[in-house]
Amino acid sequence: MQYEQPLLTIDLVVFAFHQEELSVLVVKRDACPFEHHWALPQGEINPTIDVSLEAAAKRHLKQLTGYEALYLEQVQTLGNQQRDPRGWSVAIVYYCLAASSQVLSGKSLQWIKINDIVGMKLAFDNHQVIDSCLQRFQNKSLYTSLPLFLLPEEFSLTELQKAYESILGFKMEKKSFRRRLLEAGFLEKTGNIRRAKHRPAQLYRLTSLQPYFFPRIIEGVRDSKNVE
Amino acid sequence: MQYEQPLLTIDLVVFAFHQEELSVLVVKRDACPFEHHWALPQGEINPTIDVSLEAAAKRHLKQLTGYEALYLEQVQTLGNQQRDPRGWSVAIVYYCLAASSQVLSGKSLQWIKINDIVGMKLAFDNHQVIDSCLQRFQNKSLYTSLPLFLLPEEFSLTELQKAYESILGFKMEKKSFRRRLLEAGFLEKTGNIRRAKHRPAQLYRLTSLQPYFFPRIIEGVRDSKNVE
DNA sequence: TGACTTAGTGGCACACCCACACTAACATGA
DNA sequence: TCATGTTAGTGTGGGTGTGCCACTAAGTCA
Repeated sequence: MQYEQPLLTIDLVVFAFHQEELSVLVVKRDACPFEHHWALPQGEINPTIDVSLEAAAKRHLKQLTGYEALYLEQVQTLGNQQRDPRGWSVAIVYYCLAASSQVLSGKSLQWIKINDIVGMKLAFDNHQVIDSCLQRFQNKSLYTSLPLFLLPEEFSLTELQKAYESILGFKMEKKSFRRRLLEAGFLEKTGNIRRAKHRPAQLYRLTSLQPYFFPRIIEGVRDSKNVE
Repeated sequence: MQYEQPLLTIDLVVFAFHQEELSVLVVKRDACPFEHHWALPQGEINPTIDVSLEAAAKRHLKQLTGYEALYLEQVQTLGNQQRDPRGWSVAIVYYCLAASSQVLSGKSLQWIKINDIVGMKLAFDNHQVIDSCLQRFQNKSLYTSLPLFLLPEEFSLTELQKAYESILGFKMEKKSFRRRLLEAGFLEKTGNIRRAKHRPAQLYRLTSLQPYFFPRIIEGVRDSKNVE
């Protein structure tokens, strides 16, 4: 009992900071359904080249965008009859984190800020795909060091906090944040200093390529005089 | 550019308590690769019947085992050239939780205790599939009420603790466990009592079908005089 | 009636978080 | 040179949920 098999693709959601806000990479499609529309990077499995799903994901990421994935995680697999006009289709969805040093746009490459995605017209069920990746990433950011993969090699604690806040969408309490991060033990001072029109900030770097898991979840400030 | 598409299947890992230990359901295969071997319930997508992946998963679960899934969760999608002797193949993996009232074995249906699985010969990469589901389930059991879906409608707190311990593989401290579960607010006394050769135990039932998320993770007892 | 066994509780310690007020160090401009 | 503004960074008290352990409670059974 063999049925006609559904279409099978790999979809990629690439996160990075663009103009200090969490953004997603989209490319201009050059193939048939939704041709010339903006869409997530996507590709099929080539059984003669790819040895695994993850390898296929990395290959498409490289070919379509030129990026290397610092962190790549499979999120979910979507499948139904409506998501592709051609009929039953299945998409295996990955998200990955790109260091901000790599980030640049182009004629067929564009970074969309998370808050601007809602109003954007995208191919297929790309909105849903982005949403599920964002949720997973936000959730993990509550108790892991994943956001660090989006920062340059050197950064101050305030920059780090702003990264977390941009990802999660809420403000955090300074002292709690700093204690949490510093006591985790995966940061070290580089000795360098970031100067501005006020007290300079110590710069830090990551000492481990493995994401760190905190014992508890971080919460936002409740009261918040700074909310406007 | 259309390649030959990989084989696409849905694999199911069904958890339940069998003889008071966490177990997994296997069925006897009647199709070609690994015919007559024990294997996880599995099936293809029928584009004319199934409206979504989840629907297909539920259909195969029902057809192969007769069970209804109380809880169904997609875990991951595996794909490479080696896992199926016929060549490149992709398996979308779900696990589900069956109430112990449904549990029964048969000629082509068998429950295998988690600890017995290692020595068992299974088809494809079923060992790896079970392992990833077990890890996910164990992980979630550290901070959710998922294990409750494996219990009968009425249960004592001691039975509940034994369920958690069987799933997670370590002993817990009685008071901490009870405080945690009772203060979560999703349990209520049924008024009934379990009698034995000692002080009887209050019975409880679940008041919500939604899994509950605890604010922290539960740990095992360290010292443990009871360890042998 | 006392021994045994499991059910269930009282209460303190600890880890990790939030909150907030405080001090520190720089640039700038009068 | 010194006050002012701004951001970096800290000291410390309070809250919450868990670990831990000793204790009491309520049955059965001989």
